[in-house]
Amino acid sequence: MGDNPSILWLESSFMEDSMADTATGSPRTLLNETRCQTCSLSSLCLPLALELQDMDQLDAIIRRRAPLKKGDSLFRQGTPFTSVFAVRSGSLKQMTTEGGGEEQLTNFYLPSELAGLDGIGEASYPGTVVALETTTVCEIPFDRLEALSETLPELRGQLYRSMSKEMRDDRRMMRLLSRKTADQRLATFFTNLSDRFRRRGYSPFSFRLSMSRADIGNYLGLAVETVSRILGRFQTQGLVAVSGREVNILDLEALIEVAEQEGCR
Amino acid sequence: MGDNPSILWLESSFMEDSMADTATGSPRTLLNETRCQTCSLSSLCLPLALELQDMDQLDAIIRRRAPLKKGDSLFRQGTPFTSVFAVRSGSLKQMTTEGGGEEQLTNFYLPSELAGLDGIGEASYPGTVVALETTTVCEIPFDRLEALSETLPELRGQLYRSMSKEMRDDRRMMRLLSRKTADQRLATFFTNLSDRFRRRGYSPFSFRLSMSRADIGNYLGLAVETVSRILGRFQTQGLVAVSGREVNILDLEALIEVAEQEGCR
DNA sequence: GGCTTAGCTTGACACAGCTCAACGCGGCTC
DNA sequence: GAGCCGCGTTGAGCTGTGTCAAGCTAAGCC
Repeated sequence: MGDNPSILWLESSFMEDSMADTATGSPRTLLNETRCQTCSLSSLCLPLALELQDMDQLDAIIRRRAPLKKGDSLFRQGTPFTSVFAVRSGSLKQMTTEGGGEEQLTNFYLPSELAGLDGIGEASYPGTVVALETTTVCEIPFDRLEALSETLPELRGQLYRSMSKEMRDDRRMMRLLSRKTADQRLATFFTNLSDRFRRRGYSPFSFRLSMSRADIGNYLGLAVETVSRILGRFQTQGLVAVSGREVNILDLEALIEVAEQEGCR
Repeated sequence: MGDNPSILWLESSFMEDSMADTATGSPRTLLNETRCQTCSLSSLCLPLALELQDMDQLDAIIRRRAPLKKGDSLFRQGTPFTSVFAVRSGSLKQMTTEGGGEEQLTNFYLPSELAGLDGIGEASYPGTVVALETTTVCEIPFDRLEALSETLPELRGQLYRSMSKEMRDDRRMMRLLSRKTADQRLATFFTNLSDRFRRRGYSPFSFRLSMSRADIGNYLGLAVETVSRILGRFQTQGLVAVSGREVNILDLEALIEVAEQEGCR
């Protein structure tokens, strides 16, 4: 087997996009990438608790998509729901528009996370999901996933877990939006990102944001200017060093402190 | 069969609590109440798309709980997850505490709605659910529900639908919290309640709030004083007539208008 | 190089909604 | 009845954050 190409894929999201592009070329890598067994994300992603032979079955229904370029949409709000998508590399944002108004950014998806879960049981996707950078995903047709989960309780359990996790994340977000100050929101955002990177085997202290300040502001319910100002302040306070989209977390402890301080509003 | 006691149960939540209490006495009613076929909520609740004989199977696993009194908790954050609960009458609020801080109210549950879905796949409930008034619920042990859903695709589909609906509601809430003014939040809250009552066969114009101003404020991310002030303003504007917890919606059109007006922040 | 453009930062100011404080009202206990 | 308590209302002032406006930076492109 040699190198595991899926690791390259994962890393590519935080390195030059060109890397991902070159890697796409070979059919051999393409084959390997679609196999859950060789995927470095398998411990985080859907098939968590599956036996090897069950994983084969899952592999069989998963479709590999051509990489999305920055700005490409994976699916659009209102289009028929067919599949959920596991991010392999890169990152996505989910947006919803209500009543023709402006867009609300409701989620970011990093590698191993599942997009499209909120369309399950519905005729169409309730939001638009767009790539923030060159991004590869595994498409999992839901009808086939459901059929498979009929015989694989582990898989079903994992699906439930993924859905309820997203619900709990939403609750945390609601709490953030209704009770936290701008400082706390940004501190929470960074500690959360840091944690998600750490779980995926990356440095929790040094990473590149794939989203713009406007995206961050939209997501956190803040004006762009506020995001910018507070980032500046964090910098002078020695909490982080930010240069464009490059982030270095200098004092994670303090950042967590800010994120969680109580009764300050 | 005569009268359908489940209708009484439903109505009792908006009438004197004592009614609910007296109705509990008879074992015969108690039996009937647990049967989905005779339940007036069945078209809204989980078993939506089931055949009669499948519904029998569902009936068999559902446990009827003693009515909760106002302030009683259905389950507490951190206790082991075992069941989801369908509200039969009354109403519930869900709260989550994070890091020992103050509580965040994340949801209200009305008859036919399911509480506890966000614990699915987890070891413990991620929030505490408390009765806002005398409330009856159907307990649905999740392991048995899951076992049953293995053979009943319709049931499984309905479960997915319920979960993804809650996710979409959360998204709408996030939008409300991050983009809407206090006026819009309250208008949204009332139009939403009105709609939910209408769907359940009640007047969409006249109802009684089971939650306090503090609950509303907590839920909407507003100070109690703001809730009170804006309610007062709505009243002088002729949108609603509020007396304590009794609400009359005078101009639903205008209220919807306020709730949905764009770009006002 | 210079131009353009998107994204980001900084400053000045306004205001929505929070906080603090006082008060009113109904229900409860003694 | 008196006192108490939970809940709701109202007022006055303060402040965090949005808005508007201007300028900056870096990347892409000719």
